[in-house]
Amino acid sequence: MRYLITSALPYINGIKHLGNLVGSMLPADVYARFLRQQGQDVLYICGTDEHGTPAELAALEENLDVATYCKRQYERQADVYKRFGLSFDYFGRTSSAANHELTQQFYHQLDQNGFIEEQEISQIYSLEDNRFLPDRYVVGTCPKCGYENARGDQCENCTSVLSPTDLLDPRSAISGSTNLEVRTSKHLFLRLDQLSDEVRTWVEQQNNWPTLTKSIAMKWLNEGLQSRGITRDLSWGVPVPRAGFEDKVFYVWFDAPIGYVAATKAWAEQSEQRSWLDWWQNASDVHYVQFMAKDNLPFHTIMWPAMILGTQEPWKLADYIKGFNWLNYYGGKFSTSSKRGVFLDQALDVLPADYWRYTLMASAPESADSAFTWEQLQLKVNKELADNLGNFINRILKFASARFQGTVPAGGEPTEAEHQLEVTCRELMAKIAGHLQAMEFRKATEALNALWTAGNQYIDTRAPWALFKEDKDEAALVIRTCINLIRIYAIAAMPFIPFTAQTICDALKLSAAERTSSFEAAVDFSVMQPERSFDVPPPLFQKLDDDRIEALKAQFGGKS
RNA sequence: GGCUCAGUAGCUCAGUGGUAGAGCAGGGGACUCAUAAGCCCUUGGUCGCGUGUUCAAAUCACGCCUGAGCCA
Repeated sequence: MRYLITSALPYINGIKHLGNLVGSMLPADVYARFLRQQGQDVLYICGTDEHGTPAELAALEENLDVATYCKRQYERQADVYKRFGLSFDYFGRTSSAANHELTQQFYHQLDQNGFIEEQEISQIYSLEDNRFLPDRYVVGTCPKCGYENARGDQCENCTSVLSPTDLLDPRSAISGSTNLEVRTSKHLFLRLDQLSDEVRTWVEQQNNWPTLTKSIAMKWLNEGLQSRGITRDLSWGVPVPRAGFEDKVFYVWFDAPIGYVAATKAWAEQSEQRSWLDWWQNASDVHYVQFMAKDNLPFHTIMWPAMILGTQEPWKLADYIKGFNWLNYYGGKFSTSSKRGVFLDQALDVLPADYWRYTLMASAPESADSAFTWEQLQLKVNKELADNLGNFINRILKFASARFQGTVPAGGEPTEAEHQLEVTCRELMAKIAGHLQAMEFRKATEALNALWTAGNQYIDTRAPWALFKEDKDEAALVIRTCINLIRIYAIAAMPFIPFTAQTICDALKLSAAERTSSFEAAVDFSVMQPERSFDVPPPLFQKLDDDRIEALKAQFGGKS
């Protein structure tokens, strides 16, 4: 079995926030890292979603052409994800040549099978700008609340959903011109209504999907699918290969999911050993898992499957779709457009990636919306990372270094206590692996924390500081056991806190083979043999005191 | 207006028919190797409200209240 993993493509307009990370890329990364550790063949694909009106508007604001703007934002995003330890096998772009080509192929196939139709629609045309003004390109007065800067798709003041022709006193967002008129124009529509039965059949087969995923899919199906526009009057995007559509491009939601396939193609082109089609067509040995926040579920449970089914080609459909709820920030949502919450570059400026990775996974919004608070972060970092994990490693290595000359001590034979510890470790490692396999991330961190507690319970029962005075061999056995336990901790923690796990492995001077282990094989107390040397690293986690938390809250506007 | 989800200990949340759970906070204790960390014990809830189904309801049904979100 091979595993194909994708996380929803982050949109190009600026650095993403913690809410984007926790709902798609981070859990996908933890899952991918876990599976690789288990020896599975994994391909983790992601990339930026670059087309559409918001990208054009953002570029305009910065006085850049769209392509330059996107390239810059792509590089910034890729850099931040790398610093967060996201282990994409490939991070692509929907503006790539491969995606243009594949999108047009999908279109041709859908058209050939009769699932594309032309419709005339009315749109606002700007005589001064010499172009149609879709969605956000029109601003005007909201007919509901009177707000003067409402956008063509939505009023930001009263949140009403609008269409551009609803606006009073409409004007162009580009030039400010009010010299506008309504013109009719032809657009292409995808016949979702005709594909509905096929999609429904597929959705109904998915008995193991999370409730959230399935209920959103069924809701759309039950409300009835309608033809959906797949073209726009823009220049930034994939050109529409059809007579009379020379000035139009495909709408962003049409080409975005194809970006998963295109990125795989780009990945394969890096080496002759790789095949992209092998992952996407007739791939019955591939288990495909998608990660996303709930706003993306309709696209991935309905539209994208409809596109695939409509091609009548053997493209891979998702086997499992892991949906996440919202991570709230002090009572409201994180928001890119209103710059609310903590953005990823800022997050890394104030704390190391592992602090965020662990805290976010421990409070992932899996069953319901959940809240990010600085107090929660403080609790997780201080109690779980610093006290439970970090302090254990510190107390063992310091003790070993001070009493046993800085090498793994020899002597003693395992007793019932050591046997019990091993049994406990096996149980907990199996539990963590089980939760990760099932993508239950909060439960996985709880079990991980229980594993860390087991060491503290063991050392407290055995009290090597007391044994040292009576029976040095027995104390040596306990410390040797604990040093081996530290290796097990590192292996268990790798998917969650990869940077720290590596620091621990380095401190133990583990070989590449010794730090590469499945969860099952990791429970081995004979790796760190007597006489081996190790380093005593400084404390792995720095605690966050109340003053620091107050300062962070003040800096990021978290209200008390 | 329609729909969806949620309402369980001070806080954050598990728990989907069979005698109320975890972590943190609070209280007590023993220990001292360690970033006063860790370990043991412990206080605390008529599971939003009401009615119904059932031998049995936090769990199912209906209504209501509150909150959040989505849609028109």
